[in-house]
Amino acid sequence: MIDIRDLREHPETVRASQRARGEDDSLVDVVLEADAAHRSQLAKFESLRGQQKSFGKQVAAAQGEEKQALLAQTKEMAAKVKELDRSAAQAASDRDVALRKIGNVILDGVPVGGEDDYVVLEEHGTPRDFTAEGFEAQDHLELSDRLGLLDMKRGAKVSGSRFYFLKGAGARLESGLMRFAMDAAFKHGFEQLNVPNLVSESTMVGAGFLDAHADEVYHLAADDLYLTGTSEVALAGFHSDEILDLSDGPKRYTALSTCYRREAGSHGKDTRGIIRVHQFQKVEMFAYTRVEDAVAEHDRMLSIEREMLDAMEMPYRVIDTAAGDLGGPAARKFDCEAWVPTQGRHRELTSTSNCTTYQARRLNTRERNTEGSGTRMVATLNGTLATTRWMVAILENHQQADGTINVPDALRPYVGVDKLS
RNA sequence: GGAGGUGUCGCAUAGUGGCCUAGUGCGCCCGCCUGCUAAGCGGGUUUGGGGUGAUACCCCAUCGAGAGUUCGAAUCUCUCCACCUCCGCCA
Repeated sequence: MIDIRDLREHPETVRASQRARGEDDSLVDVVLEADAAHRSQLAKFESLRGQQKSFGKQVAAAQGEEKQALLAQTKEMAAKVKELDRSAAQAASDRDVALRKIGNVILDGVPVGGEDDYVVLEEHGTPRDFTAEGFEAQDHLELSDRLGLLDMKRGAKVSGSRFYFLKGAGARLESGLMRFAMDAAFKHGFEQLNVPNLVSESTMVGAGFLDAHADEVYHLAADDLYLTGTSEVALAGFHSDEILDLSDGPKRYTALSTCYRREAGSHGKDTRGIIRVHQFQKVEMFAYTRVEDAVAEHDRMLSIEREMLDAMEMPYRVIDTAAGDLGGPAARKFDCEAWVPTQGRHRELTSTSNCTTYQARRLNTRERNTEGSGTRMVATLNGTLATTRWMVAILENHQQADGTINVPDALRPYVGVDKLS
């Protein structure tokens, strides 16, 4: 959630951010009203509570009849204190409910608008001209079928639609890609964490995945645990309720995890192959930084993602996501999208978000103030290094006329072969 | 799944209804003393919120979390969570 003090001091900034996202800017006034109500309730409670405490001391010191008289008075006061406490707590919760509905304040430069209003920042490489090469490009599923890399039928038999088996070289390609990504993260100073894939409700809420993404999340009712759709959840929860020491620079973590997503809202969309599935592998970067270092860290993550995509030797572009397409916690988001020949368009392979202090505030992750006393919120950032979906782009972009696949140089040591055939 | 135990400031510990405004030791910070270091001496040291724009000052909350009993709860009751010990189960 955003900082109530920022909202009090700069309500117009928050309103403008809400409008850029295409969301309700009147929420700001709802919060301001609820905040004023809470503060006045709190003041009433605190002053009466103060009186009650000093009365309590007199009661303790008094004897006999005097004590009985005081007791009669304080009894009434106790009921009133309890009532004021309750209404102050209610006012605080009303305020927080409204406050949580407001998305992070977008950063300067974020394009205004919705899903299609992104700005293309860079384009790399040129799509192959398969007609000129003398053959028609096959899609990743056809290629996989021919080479025995993927088994959708048996996936459906065992688990249902959008589940699959990767087989042989296909399985090796996936795990090789993941190990390549883990090594890249390690080289860039990210500490590897092997994380829980099941988390408690409080962690899921804290990471911000039970608001907008609630329908996407698998819930295990018998144990009241949630399957994570990304290791970001566990990585964000890792330092919850902690005061970090960032004097030596950002804390950087990476994790490989299996990701589980219900894909509830996407029936009929991307049903072919492994573009959109219920379960996949992902290597994620996550960083905790000082607020003033967040933009630089975001650029750093993006550059690591570009290095990864460059190593895959495929055409891709980088986009600056428009405000309306940002998740609630993100203040800015860059996606790298690879060219998918048979679809004639770019598909998202990585996504990196700067959440500034929004996620940290929910998770209560702070640092000591660099000057003076007290604490302040840290910034959190996340970014993708590789996912199973990358295989779609790798297979299609590196296919040969004979139906074989050239493995990108960088992956060869990890996959163990130069060519899938 | 069953039985028992534990949870107090960064760490260790004291605290069984009002003298707790949570004490003490260690650590840490500031200062004094000292030719240097160590030792010694004095002071400070949870976090969040409100008054309030303010380092100062005042107030409220905070003893794993929540609810309750009471005029009054670290202390009593209930629920939950985490950890420890033992038993059972474990594709």
